[in-house]
Amino acid sequence: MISRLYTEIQQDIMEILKQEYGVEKLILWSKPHDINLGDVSFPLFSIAKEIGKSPQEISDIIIKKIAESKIIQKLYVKGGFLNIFLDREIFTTNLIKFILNEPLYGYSTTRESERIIVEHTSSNPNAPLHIGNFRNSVIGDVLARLFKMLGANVNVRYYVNDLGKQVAPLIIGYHLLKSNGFHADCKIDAWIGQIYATMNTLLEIQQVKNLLNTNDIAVDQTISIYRLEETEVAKYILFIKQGEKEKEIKENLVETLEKLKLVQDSLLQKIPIIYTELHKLVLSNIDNLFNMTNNFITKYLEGKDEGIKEKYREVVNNTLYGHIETLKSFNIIHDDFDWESDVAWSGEVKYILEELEKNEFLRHDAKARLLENDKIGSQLGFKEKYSITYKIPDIIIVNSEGIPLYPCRDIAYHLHKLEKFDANYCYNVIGKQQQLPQLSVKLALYGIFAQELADKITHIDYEYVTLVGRKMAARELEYVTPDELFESAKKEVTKITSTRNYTQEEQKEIAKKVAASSIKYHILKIDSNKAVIFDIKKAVDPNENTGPFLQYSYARALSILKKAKEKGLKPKQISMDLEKIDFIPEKKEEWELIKCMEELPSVYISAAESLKLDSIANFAFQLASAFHKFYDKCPVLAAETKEMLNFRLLLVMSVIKCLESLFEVMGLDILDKM
RNA sequence: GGUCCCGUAGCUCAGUUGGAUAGAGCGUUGGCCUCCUAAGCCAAUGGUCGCGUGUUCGAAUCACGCUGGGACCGCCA
Repeated sequence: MISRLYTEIQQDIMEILKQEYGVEKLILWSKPHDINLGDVSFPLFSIAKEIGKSPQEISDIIIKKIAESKIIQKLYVKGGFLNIFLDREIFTTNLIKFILNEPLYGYSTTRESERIIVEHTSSNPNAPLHIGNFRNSVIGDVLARLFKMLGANVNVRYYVNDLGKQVAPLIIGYHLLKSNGFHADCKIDAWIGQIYATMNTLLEIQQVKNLLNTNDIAVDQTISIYRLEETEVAKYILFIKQGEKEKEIKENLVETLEKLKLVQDSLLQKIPIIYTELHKLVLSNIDNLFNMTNNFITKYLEGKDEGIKEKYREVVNNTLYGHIETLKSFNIIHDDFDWESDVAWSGEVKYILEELEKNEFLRHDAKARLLENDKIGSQLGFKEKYSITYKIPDIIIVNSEGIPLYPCRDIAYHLHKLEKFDANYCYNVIGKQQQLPQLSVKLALYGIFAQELADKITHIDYEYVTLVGRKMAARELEYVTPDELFESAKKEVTKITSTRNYTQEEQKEIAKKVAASSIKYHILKIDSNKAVIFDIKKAVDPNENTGPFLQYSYARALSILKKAKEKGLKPKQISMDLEKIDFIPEKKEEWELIKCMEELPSVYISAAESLKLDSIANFAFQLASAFHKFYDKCPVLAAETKEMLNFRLLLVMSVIKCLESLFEVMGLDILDKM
């Protein structure tokens, strides 16, 4: 059971309208802009038009019929709105009784029978998590927590993309360093990120030099093929410009050269030791990095070379340990990890391709295969079902060498994932750039198997996080990690706590919890399809941040209860059959707080329906804000009467339960004091 | 060229299944600790809701067009 008093009134009204006029229409409740107008209101314009009667006439009927309800104290019509004043004492009694008797307020069985997979983070295993893909983790985590709050059986999975082409140079570089006695001198995934950026740059330099050669530009043999010197770059650019190639080719070459030179120089500055050492090691141990990389990719994809498998797994596992550690400090935990390579080796990919071929959904182009998205969509009613009116582009799933690509494995993975957990629903938190591949997965499953299978899948997309105007780029070591932010946030928090009477240990505890919640909340509160331009100063600024605002409201509430206990004050237990508490909340701050708390369960339900998680954060802010106002204007321990004291204590206890529930859903830490 | 997303106060953002005078926080200015934690509260300041047309009793919200930004559109994931 959940408490949704407004919704009950709404349904009563709709029922009356149905009985009186035979009209079934959704009448949404809203809050009047001015609290003096009422507590809830229902606009009657549209229904009036439909029935052909005035709002006044309609409301007269409603008023007559609904009058017996105990919760409503008064209702009247103004300007086409049916405004309702609630009976504060009864409303409050019901609400407090309900909140205090629930083990977890807001928990419901709305989605009880459902088994739900949430896949999130699934970051490429060649770098630490940065603030960009951390948005993914936050969204996924809160989504999973929300479904749990609504009673679902949730399974959180991480898809390990170890088959990415970019992983291979990392594997080579890592083992080169390791076998020459180098060890991580920082968090393991951060170190791996540095190796990856270096190796990728060396590889790209080699490739661009090869490209110069094929374009009849003599590459300086006296300089390392993995290095770009100032003078040689200038020379190449001059040659390119004088050459007879097409303009576009020329421009691309010049651009690539200039960009790579910049990346190389910036890496040399950021990580001079790793970069120079790796360069030396590659030069002396590998005769062709490009060939070696391709060899690694092919061998690993085949999955038969145990040596290479071991090498890959060791490195990728290390990156994952790093990711897990980062996530853990933000209370984010996965249940299962699925390796892309396992999917590739399983034979499911082959099966998928055969089925698609059989159903004639593949277009051939030499050895390459394209999934005919639009054909599936039109023929099987998919487009109609999901109201897609445009032509869906085809997507390449097997390349011209006959090698299945990522989307192909993703189709197989989904089949595997859904079966393994026997899921009713599967939510994939993946950046919006993957809209087409994600749609293709759905279409492919729709085309091959039962359509219900495809209907289970939902792509939760989100906009990217950019850093001072550019994207986070692992290849250039151009990112801010949550780990770094966490450290700076902790420092900022300590500035405040150090002025107070806390022990070292308490300060540390507070810093950790406040920092984590600041960062998580800062990301969560923004609508996921809005791009975030990350400003490190703002994320860490305790004044700008509203995560601690919530924690502080909790600490304040708890402090009142503690003080009450010290004074031997205890609120009367309220029993379930209690009709009325002996107090009518008259202060604006009390009443607003009460009404706000009532909305909490509805907030969860509609957040899960609309998949707008920021609405939870914004609600939490409203609630905390209402409590701070109450705190300021309504003394609890120094209340004027015994009844008032009792009532306000009950209110504080209720707020605590609301906040605990919200912290649980958002995965934020609770602090007793701060 | 096509598809999708975004454009609201100086800054960061809510509000969008059409509803009453468009809201917060930060910033700026001023006020509130003899009183439960001032990481708080109160007040003032600040907006052609990107632009235009249309639908409607009523548009930030819906439709169409335009504009600025981003993502995707055949061998990366």
